[in-house]
Amino acid sequence: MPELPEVETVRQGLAQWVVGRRITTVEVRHPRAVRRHAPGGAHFADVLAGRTVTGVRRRGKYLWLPLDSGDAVIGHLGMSGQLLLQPADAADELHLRVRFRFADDGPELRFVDQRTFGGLSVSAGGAELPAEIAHIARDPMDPEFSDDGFVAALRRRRTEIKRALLDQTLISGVGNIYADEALWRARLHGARPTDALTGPAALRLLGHVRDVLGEAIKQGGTSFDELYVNVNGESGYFDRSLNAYGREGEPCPRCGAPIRREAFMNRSSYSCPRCQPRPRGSLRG
DNA sequence: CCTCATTCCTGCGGGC
DNA sequence: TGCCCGCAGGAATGAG
Repeated sequence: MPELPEVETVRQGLAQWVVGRRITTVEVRHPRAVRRHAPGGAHFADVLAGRTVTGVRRRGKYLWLPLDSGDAVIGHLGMSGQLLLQPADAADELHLRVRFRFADDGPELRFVDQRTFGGLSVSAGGAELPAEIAHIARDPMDPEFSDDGFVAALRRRRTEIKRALLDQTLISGVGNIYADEALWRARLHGARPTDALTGPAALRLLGHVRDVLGEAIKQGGTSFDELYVNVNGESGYFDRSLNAYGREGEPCPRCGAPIRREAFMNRSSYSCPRCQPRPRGSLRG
């Protein structure tokens, strides 16, 4: 599933292949892909025709493409979204949702999304920072991210650590996979209450979050080729580096205890029962 | 304001 | 064989 490292890999690919190109036509193949664009799919296509892409930016799991008009195309990959560059004569993907053609007749940009949790929209005047995503916190790879501010906000929360890590208004870019990996590195169970974390412990956790995201970005950066913007979180270039996520029953790389899986928010959490003991008094999932 | 459950969606794999 | 169900899960939304 695309989290920050996967989205950053896509951002880098788009920066290489679409910046400076002028859009000629946009084809919306599925209305759900532009459901966040309130004026509708026809307006989405109209307002983009003739515009030139001037950059590719990212905050957390959101991407946006500033345009020469001062507007921006906002993109979110959801669970299964891909942004692909394909030759114009390449066959349509089964789940092709939106197609961008360019004036240079070079490769098309295609938004492909099986489960349609992702989507695109145009933010009026949003080139610098789209208002639609202003509520998303800076991500920990952002030079302006405040470590102390994060720690203070985290400790003010009355919730559990993993819930807080997944809250994109507190820290962005972290999803289920990297939350579990950071918690494993920090030897913390995700059900630990945030307000019981000491400042130093919270800072250490943040360091692990940043480390795991950074390592994954490095691996993602090595894996995509030419005209294909790699967004396939499932193919798993980082899979071999995961210590806990998806490894139920396998030995913890640190202590050998079998990794456990617990129900969490209609999904799963993976952790080491020995390195990451459940906090006292927490209910079993 | 804060926290949390619900909902959207489709392909895959396990069970019967 | 074929059907059903659970699972994968980011984030907007509304309830409390």
